[in-house]
Amino acid sequence: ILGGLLKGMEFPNSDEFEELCPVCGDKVSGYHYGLLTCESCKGFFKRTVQNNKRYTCSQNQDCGIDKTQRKRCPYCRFQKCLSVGMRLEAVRADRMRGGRNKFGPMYKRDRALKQQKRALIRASGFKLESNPPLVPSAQADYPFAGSLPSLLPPSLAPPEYDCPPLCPPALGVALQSYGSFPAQYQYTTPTLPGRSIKAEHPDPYSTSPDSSLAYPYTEGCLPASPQTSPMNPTVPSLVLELLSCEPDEEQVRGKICAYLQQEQSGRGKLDKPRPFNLLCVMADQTLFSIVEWARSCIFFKELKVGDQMRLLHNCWSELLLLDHICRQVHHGRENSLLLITGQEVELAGVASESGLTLSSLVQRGQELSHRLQLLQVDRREMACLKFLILFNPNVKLLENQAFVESVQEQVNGALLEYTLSTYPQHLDRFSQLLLRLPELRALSNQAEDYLSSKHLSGDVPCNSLLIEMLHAKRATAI
DNA sequence: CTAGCCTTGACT
DNA sequence: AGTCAAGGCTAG
Repeated sequence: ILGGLLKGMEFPNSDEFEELCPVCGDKVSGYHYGLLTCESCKGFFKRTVQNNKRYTCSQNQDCGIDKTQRKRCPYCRFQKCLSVGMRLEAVRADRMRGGRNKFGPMYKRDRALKQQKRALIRASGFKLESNPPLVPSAQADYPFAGSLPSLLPPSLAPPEYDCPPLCPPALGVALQSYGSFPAQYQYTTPTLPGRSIKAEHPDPYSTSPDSSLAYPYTEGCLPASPQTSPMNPTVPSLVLELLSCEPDEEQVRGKICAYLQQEQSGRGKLDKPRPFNLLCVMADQTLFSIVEWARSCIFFKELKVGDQMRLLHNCWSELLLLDHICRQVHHGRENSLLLITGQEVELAGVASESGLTLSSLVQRGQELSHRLQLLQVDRREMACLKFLILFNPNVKLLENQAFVESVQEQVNGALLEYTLSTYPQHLDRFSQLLLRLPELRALSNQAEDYLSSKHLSGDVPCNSLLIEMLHAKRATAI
């Protein structure tokens, strides 16, 4: 495996040999008439279509076509051209030279997919050996095209928020550590969505929105944590890496419980804290632990504090919510909530004691938990989702947006590869997971709104990270 | 006819 | 100015 990795890194083009002409197996010279073919089949296809040639087969119309035999039966050669997907429409009736045609964007997507595929293979350290040299399905098989509507969650994202002019104190202090500039990252060019293509024929490849170009995941990181089981070759190293960033749940719980106890003993014995207040303090403390987690995370610690704050301001509520939901998924009980302190709260009680808004929020949270539970989302996937939420390249005014984008793509790729190899019977698992993100976002926004209204009516403790985060977002949101 | 190399020109 | 898939040209 290591050898393969090293090889893949030293000779990035070593897998170029996969690029064989799907018609005859000769060397590919580029995209021609819809797909990668060799120069001779390009010329043959052009001559045939331009001059409206009609051939006949002297055999049984099933002649094998390869580099040495391709001249023997033009009939079967042309049939093969058509069957592998060469496009008649790409031959110009007016013989206009130069320029680009409507296939341009398709070629671009295809390249992106191939690059991603290579990166995934390289990242996991194994090669696909199922392709015999003469099975030329290089472009016919898009391994991900069918099952994945998109590699990125649909961005029904609400308006993005900018960093407030003045950075609030608590988070800034919490983040006070200056990491080094990212040592290495691949700058990638995002493809432009929504290009209008004048197409007289529907484009079969445009069913999925553009995914961004992939990245090569290089081994610039820490070794995988030893606690993550025997080295399973099907688990991408990046996934193991992200998992190893996960905090120790018990430790976090202990810390928060200790804090709550201390706080409770600090106040008078007579004024028992209102349950909602307690929840706020709990959320606040959880937020601290989330920031602490982020700070020590691979990739995140490479960012400058400014960008760290922008990212956290953007997604704190989603992370908080995901943390809560993750706990419910593992708790696995329909009619009670498990709090971070380990306490259980009956849902019936929540419904009766809290207002309509809060109980509907809780209810929606339960629905989301339930969906993730049905998926049986595992800890590795959960770790990936956290990163996908944190590294949101849509956050405005990022100093190092390219890096954030690159991380997003790397984690996307790793998660995709992990789900495909670990749950091969569940092809749309990856998209099912990603589809939960917009739902999470929507719910967290509602929760923010709710918190905001409670804050205005003076029902939330003021000097908290929670409120700071809330303000940081609202300050610039119009 | 074949297939390698050349010229074009919209798009980046 | 560079890219790269169209069409063009021409030995073999």
